Amino acid sequence: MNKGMDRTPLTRDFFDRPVLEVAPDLLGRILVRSSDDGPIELRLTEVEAYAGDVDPGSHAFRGRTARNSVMFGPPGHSYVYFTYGMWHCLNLVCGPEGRASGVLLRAGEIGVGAEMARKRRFSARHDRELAKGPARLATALDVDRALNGVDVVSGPERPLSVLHGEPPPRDQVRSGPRTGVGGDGSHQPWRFWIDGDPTVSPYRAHVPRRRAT
DNA sequence: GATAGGATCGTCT
DNA sequence: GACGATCCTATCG
Repeated sequence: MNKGMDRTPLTRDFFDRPVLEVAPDLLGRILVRSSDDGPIELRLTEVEAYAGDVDPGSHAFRGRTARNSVMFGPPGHSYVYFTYGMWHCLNLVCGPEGRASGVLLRAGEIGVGAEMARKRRFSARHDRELAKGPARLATALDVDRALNGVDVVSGPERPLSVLHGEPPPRDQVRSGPRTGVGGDGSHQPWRFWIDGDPTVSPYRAHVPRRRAT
């Protein structure tokens, strides 16, 4: 990691902005996962914006439920959900409060703590695959629903936080359709990534599951 | 490299 | 009862 990297943590104000501002601004930031096993640090290279109650692709589109309730709360908190019966994905809630918007953390480059990440992601053949995809990222950082709703910008010894890091130049930020999102939410270019970065996950279009006969 | 199919269970209809 | 903000393995070229 760069020695000039800014290690001050992001504050509430960073997240208390419209999600389409926050999402691209998260690229290059450092997500820190702290636990008894020690820290893991990940430089964010790919994210997706979910614009809450007005976004057909968002979990919050059909209103508040037990699962998505933290999205309706204050910005600067984690939203962790369980999917496909096996995986967890990590989001950061954005402002304004009540809009229920969030950013899905889709991929990143592991710096500190790669050793632990390799153990959890034993099937990864290269380090660039340790967090190449949202469920892989959550696995590498040992994130599950125990971390749903944690405040990432205040409180002592918090398990998740985000440092300023080093955002890429504007012209290296790309955007396109969100991965795995179908229906009316499928064409918004609300996926953001760092151009050419080897840890960015491949785009996959939404595939509706077929009924067995 | 590309693609197809299976895994597996919480959530909402 | 259907399907998902996904990943892994096997197989084919």
